[in-house]
Amino acid sequence: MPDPSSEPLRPLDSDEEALIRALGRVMYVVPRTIDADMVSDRQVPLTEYTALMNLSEAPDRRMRMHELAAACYLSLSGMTRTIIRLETQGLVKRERCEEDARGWNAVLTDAGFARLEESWPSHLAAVRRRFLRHFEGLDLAQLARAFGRAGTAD
Amino acid sequence: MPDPSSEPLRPLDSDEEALIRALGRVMYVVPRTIDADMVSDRQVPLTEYTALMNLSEAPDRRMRMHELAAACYLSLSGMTRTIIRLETQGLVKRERCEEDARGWNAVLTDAGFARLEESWPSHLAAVRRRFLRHFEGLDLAQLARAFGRAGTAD
DNA sequence: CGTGAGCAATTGCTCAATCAAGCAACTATG
DNA sequence: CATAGTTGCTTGATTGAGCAATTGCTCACG
Repeated sequence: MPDPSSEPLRPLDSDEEALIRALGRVMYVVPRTIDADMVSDRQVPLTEYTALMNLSEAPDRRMRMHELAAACYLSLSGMTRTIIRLETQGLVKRERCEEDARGWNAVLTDAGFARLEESWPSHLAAVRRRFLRHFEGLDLAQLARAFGRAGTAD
Repeated sequence: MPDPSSEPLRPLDSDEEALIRALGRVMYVVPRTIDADMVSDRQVPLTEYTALMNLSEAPDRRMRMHELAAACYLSLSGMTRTIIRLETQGLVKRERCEEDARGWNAVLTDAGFARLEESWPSHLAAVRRRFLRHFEGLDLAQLARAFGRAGTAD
């Protein structure tokens, strides 16, 4: 490696600085306020909501544990516990996978689907109010692409 | 309230949808990759780094516990534990506050300052590589303003 | 057919973060 | 100047997350 990291030691200019500080804020504040809005509204914490939502969009409303974990940005073990929480509320059930008996499918129940339908307006409102509202007039597609690349090293 | 929430039930359009999904990704991936880069490099986790950094910028390199907690987006009790971790490494010490004996100041030690100087290049490189790099060509100041508003209800 | 390598999911443990309760010190009021 | 209430910080209990070890199953190869 003749040039290990281009010129990473150039200090941040003031815009970069401001963006980084604001990023810290966003990552702290946004999920908490959305979660708080939802919990106060309809009693589904964000992690569990995300799992229900992903299941509802999957064919046959079912997903393998590792798929669902990846979709929710959660470790497999974290997903096991989340599904257990949802299962005790009757919102999800687990079924052995037909074509590979090592695997399990998390399956959204009718009660789970109903709960999701109850809570999505609250989620949508929170997302608009706490986040999207503040990005009006910006190029959202461009921003989404940048967000999609962030965290990678390239 | 004649109009409780404008029109929050309009579903997300595809750009908004993409942005929200990408946001979830960013909030998961960015802090983890930055933290991992730093830890593998120089052994200062991001939470502790943030505390050291805020202290180093404060007058006299000292801050009251609640100030520091707010600056790091951490609860007061979370900050107490973080400072304890830093204190056992000799990077910070606690001193009673002169003008109010209930209060304590977290004070950056010379060792703490030295550790920060060792680790900031690694932090800077991680921030550029994992985040800023992907936002080249965008209006960073505008974005920082939007980030600054996000999470508020207005 | 076994048997061993390898994968899917769960379980045990640890850790960092929160909330709630507690203690100590300050302030305001009669 | 006593005492009621508030504030600043710490401590105890709980929670949710990850990693490492484990269990149960598949499948390739002899």
